Amino acid sequence: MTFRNELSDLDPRAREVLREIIVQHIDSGEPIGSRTLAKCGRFQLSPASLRNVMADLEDLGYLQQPHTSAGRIPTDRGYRYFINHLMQSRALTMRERETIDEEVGMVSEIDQVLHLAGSVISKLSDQVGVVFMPTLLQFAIRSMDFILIGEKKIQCVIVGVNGVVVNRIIDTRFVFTRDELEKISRYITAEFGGCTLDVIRRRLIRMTEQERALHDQMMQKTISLGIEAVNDVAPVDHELYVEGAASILNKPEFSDAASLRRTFLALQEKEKLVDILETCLSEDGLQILIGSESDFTQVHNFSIVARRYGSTSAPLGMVGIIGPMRMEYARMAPLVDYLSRALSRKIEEEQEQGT
Amino acid sequence: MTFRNELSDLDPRAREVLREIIVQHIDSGEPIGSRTLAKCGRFQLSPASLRNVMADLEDLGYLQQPHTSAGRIPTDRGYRYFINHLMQSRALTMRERETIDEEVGMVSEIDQVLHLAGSVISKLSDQVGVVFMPTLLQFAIRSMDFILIGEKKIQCVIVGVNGVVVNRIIDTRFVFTRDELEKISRYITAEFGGCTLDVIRRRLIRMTEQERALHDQMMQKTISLGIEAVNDVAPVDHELYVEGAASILNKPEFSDAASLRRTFLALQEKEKLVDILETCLSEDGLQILIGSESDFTQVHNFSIVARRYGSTSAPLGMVGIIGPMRMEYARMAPLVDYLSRALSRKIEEEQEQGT
DNA sequence: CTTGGCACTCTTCCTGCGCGAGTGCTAAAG
DNA sequence: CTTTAGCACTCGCGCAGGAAGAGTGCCAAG
Repeated sequence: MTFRNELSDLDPRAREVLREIIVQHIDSGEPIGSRTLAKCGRFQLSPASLRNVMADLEDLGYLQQPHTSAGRIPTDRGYRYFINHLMQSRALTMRERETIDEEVGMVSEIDQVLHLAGSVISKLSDQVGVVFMPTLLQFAIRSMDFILIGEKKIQCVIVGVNGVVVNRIIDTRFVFTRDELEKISRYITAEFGGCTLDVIRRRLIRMTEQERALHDQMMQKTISLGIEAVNDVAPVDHELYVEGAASILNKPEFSDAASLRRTFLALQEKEKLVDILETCLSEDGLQILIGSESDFTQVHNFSIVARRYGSTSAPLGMVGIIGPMRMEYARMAPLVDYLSRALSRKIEEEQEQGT
Repeated sequence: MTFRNELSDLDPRAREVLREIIVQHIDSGEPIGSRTLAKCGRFQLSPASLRNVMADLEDLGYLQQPHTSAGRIPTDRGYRYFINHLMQSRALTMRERETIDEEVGMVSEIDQVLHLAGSVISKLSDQVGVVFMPTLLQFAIRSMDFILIGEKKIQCVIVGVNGVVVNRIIDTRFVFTRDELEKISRYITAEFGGCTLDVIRRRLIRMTEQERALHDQMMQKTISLGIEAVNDVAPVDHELYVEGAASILNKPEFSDAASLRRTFLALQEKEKLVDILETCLSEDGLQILIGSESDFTQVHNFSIVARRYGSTSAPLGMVGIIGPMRMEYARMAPLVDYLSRALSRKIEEEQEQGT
């Protein structure tokens, strides 16, 4: 089936009809019939005329009928047209902005920031919140501190140039004293501040091959600890936070037990989701994936609204929501947009603050 | 309705019948009828005789009928009798032990340990895992370190005498240098090692009233930072981890959408759960709460199997599972038991290691 | 191009009915 | 006194059938 160019093939009236159907369907979840549409008062047309328009829209692939005697619901393509050409984003309320700002500003540890970001977007959107952070290997550090936890247990606190904090506890080969750790912290921070973890690892490994390292015992311990720290961070090549999965409980499209189950299980299979978000990472700006537009969304009639966050120079990850195709895109879009900007802003602020 | 003493009122045959009904019902989830029971071969009795026994057990409150023409299912009281007198705990498999030991041994940061504990018990039991940690105010510390994160942002790393690590990032009033923070860390660790956070706070506050503190600028900053750190930990007066809520998806008792929804919502309301676990905290040994035996479980026909963890001298919290009343207690009990012991063991090990 | 009318389709909801499972009771047998 | 077979009874479940309602497509007239 081929369709003609989207923009040329819809006269203004058809566009309005499409918009109204989608808006109403998003609101009610029910298929929209010609009578309902006529009654809304926005068209000076009889149901019969609207039926003609609707039939055209169906032929063009923007609408579909669940069954013969039902009204119409939008197709993926219908939603896509709506988002590209018909939707008017609703401005955020003051309260929404404040909530986002508060939650994002509350903590600095990266795990917690992302966790909170996911849960706040979930709460505000009443959808499933999702936050993705790819590998930390490209993570440029500002400082690296080592703290004595136990005899052979050291906590490594890495602060990124973007102010983000990563904590990892490592089991070490050697025993370290508090003094040694302070020295090592200073040395590594001074020597490697500004480098990415990947670079640090490579440089540390190269250092082990140099002669000096073999003789200076302190140097040896430093390098050993540094490598252990970096290696311990790197294996986690990405993190995915899925928050507020319970929000799908309210959605009528998942009202039966079977689809509830399928949906929950789908959200647990994180690999597919990671794939999608990873590919999105290369693009700037708000991204919306509808139903068949991605592997993950097509199976379950999901949509994803997501946006990259992080400084423009160094994008950090993706943040967004997952919900049924029938979601309030006009509200979701600015929400996700604002959260991603809030995250980015926070990161840049902390960056400035540190320098 | 009054019941006679539990032990005296059941002859051996009735006990066997009760056991068999509960075992079969736990296995199948269906009400058990006299025919089914007769066919299992463990009784040399006709269905009619079994019916008599079952009628007696129903009169005594151990069984009930969902409706007239159905078989019998156990009541709360029936499960209670089963657990107290009839159940034979199944030993853990090697694999189960290994899994628990691995997961528990993997990390040291308390948030992560508890998180992993909850998720491992959820996975092994196929129920909802729950881990509770009450206020940290009674948390005796081994060391407290401060690390520079940003200009007015300090990460505080507190290590408990039990080896547990707590990280908190605090926004400070003053600007600190790396040198200062090292000194402060040493001072506070030396001065307050072994004290609980509560004691530390009180002593710090008392110090602010002393003259010396007012004049010595370094001292002033130290106290200020210490108080901020302690206050920042204390507000979190408890943590509750609920892991693997998706496990209820498989349970036939929650197969319809409505009860699925109710159950998920119940699990999100954490206050009630906290109440229960808090009261359990005073008791040693494995605890099993069935249906009507607690506020939380009675509404949804849940059961809770939980046990205290932490060193015997200083109990730390509760760990356990939540599931439908119809659960394999014989397997759940040793699982929870082992996990709680593993957690406690780990905590004691780290305690030794540090001293 | 719009509109009213009409026949048609399809889902949904309700109802009634038969089936099967399981019970309790009774009377006879051990 | 206990056990057992027989029997009538109850109740939930699934299924077929029918009525109601919603919505469509098409056609002919305005």
